[in-house]
Amino acid sequence: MAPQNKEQLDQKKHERKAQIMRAAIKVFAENGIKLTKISMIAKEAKVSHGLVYHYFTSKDEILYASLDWAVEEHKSAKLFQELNDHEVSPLEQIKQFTLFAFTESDTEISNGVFRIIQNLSSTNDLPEHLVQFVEKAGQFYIESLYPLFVEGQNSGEIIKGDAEELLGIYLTVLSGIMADDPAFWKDNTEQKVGILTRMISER
Amino acid sequence: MAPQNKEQLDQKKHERKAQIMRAAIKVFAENGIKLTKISMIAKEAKVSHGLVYHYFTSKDEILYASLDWAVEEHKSAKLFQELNDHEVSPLEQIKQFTLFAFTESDTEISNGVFRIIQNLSSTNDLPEHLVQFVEKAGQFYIESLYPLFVEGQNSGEIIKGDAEELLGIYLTVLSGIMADDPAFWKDNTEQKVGILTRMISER
Amino acid sequence: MAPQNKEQLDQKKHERKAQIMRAAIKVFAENGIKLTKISMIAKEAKVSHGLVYHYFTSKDEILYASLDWAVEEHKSAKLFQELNDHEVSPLEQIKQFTLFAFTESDTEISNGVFRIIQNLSSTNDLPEHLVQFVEKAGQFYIESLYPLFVEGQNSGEIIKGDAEELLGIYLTVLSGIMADDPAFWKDNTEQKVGILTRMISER
Amino acid sequence: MAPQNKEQLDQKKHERKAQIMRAAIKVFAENGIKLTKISMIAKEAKVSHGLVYHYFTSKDEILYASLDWAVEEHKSAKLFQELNDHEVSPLEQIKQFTLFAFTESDTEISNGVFRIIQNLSSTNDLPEHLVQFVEKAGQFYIESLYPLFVEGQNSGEIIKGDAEELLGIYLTVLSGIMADDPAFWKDNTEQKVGILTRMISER
DNA sequence: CATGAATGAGAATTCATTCAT
DNA sequence: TATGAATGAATTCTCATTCAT
Repeated sequence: MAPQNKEQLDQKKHERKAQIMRAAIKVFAENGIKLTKISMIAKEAKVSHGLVYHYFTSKDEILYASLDWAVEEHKSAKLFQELNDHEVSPLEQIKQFTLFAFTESDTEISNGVFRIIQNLSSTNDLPEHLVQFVEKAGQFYIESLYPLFVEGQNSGEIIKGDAEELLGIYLTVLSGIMADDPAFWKDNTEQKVGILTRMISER
Repeated sequence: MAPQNKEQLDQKKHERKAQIMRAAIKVFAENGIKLTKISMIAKEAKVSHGLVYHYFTSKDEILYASLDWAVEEHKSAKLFQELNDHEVSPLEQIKQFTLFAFTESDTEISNGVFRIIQNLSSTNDLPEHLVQFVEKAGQFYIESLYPLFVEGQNSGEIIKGDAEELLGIYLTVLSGIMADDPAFWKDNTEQKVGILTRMISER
Repeated sequence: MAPQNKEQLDQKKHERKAQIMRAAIKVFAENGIKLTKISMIAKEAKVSHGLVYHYFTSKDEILYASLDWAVEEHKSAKLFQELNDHEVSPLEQIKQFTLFAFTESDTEISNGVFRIIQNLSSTNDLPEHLVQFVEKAGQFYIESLYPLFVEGQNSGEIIKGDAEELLGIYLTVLSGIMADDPAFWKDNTEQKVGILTRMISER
Repeated sequence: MAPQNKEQLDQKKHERKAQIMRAAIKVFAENGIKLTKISMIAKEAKVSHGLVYHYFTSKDEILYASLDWAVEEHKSAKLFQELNDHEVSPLEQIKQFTLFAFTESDTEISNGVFRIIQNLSSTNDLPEHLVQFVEKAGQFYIESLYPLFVEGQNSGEIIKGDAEELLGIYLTVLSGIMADDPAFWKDNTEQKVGILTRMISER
């Protein structure tokens, strides 16, 4: 009865959803959550707004599902495999993280997630399930970098102080830049990362 | 019938407008331009929304006029008088500017202007007259700080490099933080400013 | 400042709301709740749909407020003063109630309330506050008629049996007719009421 | 390629359509025409909504065809064979009709038709072809009962008066109950039928 | 000047209908 | 046949803007 085998259909369906979620992440990140219109997501994904509702039940669900997907999708990205390269100093690894996170090819996504999380964090009356999620997702970045900060402090590379607070400041700066001026990273990326890391580097 | 002379009336009218513009700056800065509703401005100014339209013809005009007013109003504010205190080093003056600009009491306005400008800059299809304006207003910050950067480089306090670019990075970081997380400045302000200025300070 | 005294304005506002609520009762009654579009209410009230939302916050609130208003408005109507005329037999009073409730001039309202209540009663997942309300409003009819049924049974005019159940059947029939075929009452009303009351009259 | 002969295929096709129409009647009757979604019919029939459109070209056609089918299918049903049992008095036959029509097992269909017809009758701007149809279908009930009313009047069992009008009132009451409160028939059915027929019974 | 009533364009969501597979 | 993907018209609700008082 089914014209194609189930696997193919599921595959297709999954791709379609991914296509929409990818668009959603991009548009949400660019415009903020409230200002993102379903029509913008649909246009970016090159589908009708009706189809968006075929796959998702509401704007909120799109947001939620897209974030979830994006985090899962990129959790295991090579980005963080690199981070465990013990040949490189912690500060250098932080620089690499910064470079990867905001300049790598597929980064529209991970960059977007970062910005959306930031946008959500500043929302007042976030529904409980999203609060949880935002914390979980934000935690991902923190957990990836926190050990590097501590390690760097121990080795004297990074300035003293509450590592968590320092990390917080660093992430706030990064996400702020992304939100305000994503094009910032276009040119002289390495130089800019160098300047940013001066904030936390000893000497 | 006229209970007051013309001057008094003009005075009153001017105050009324200022009252609305002050509210507008605050609300625009807090919520972003698109998310600011006329009703929010009216409420903040404690007037009816109808009255807002008595003084201004559109939301855009409110924005435009309020920015214009705020910039003029604060151009000569003591904030920048301090900046010319030649007893203090350029880097110190930059720290003070940063402190003032984002944390001082009356700063609701100048801070607001900064954030709104930032918000406008990231808007894609800005009408031409606003583009002009944004540039003009943004210029204000640049002109205030640029001499200090150059001076600091000459005295060896600030790292070498294209002063304009350096200033650009610094302002991007500041405005990014304000846009993303205004509460950032609430606690430990001086310490945070200290960390931010490490980006550009020679050691 | 206010061009008219507060009382006049309140009066006007109240009339406007009543105008919309009157229309709402009519349209809800005619089309059922789900099928009633805001635009239908607006059209019936001869106002824009926007204005409807100026006075009410949602379709549900319109329904709720309109029912509340209608019940209050008509509770004390002369309709029920007549009912206590002790010169007339209970069965006769029931006939009069039936006549009044569905055929009298202003009845578009009370008739409407009856039908809407009926419509609501058959809704499955009614929000709690409406359940309460429906019961309260429905109770109104029951309380008005129940004593007459009991009295009629005592005097031998009305057939024996559980008075409450009998009343339930009678009201179900009435509301069913109203829902299905309001025009039913147009002609030969007295004769039709006569036939209906035969259901319960002892002979 | 054809695994079955033409006859078998036709048979299958016919069953499929019947399956959908049966579901349609049920769902239309339960929810009213406008509130019935294609998806509800498809679900009830356990087919995809796409298949519904394979057999029918529009929601209206489903309605029309289903009614047509249901009437034909049940015209000769035993329900009405019983009606011609001359051992039983006309009034008793009317009672039986009422019982059958609303409580018999297979009656989901004939009951449904009755309710849908009723629903259609109360629709304002019914397309012409449906008007015709509704009249034709409604006629079916009238033709079945009218002779019994006349007979009952002749034998003195049923009150005098215009038989057609009397029948109209009786049918209005029945259909009203079904539309408003189908659960009415659940309990004490015979007793309730007894009360309803009191409307028309002499003595 | 001042208020808030009134309007209508635009955004989220639902659902009949069409179409590719 | 059969499925469900895809589309777009229609509906609820929001909010900038205009207007009568």
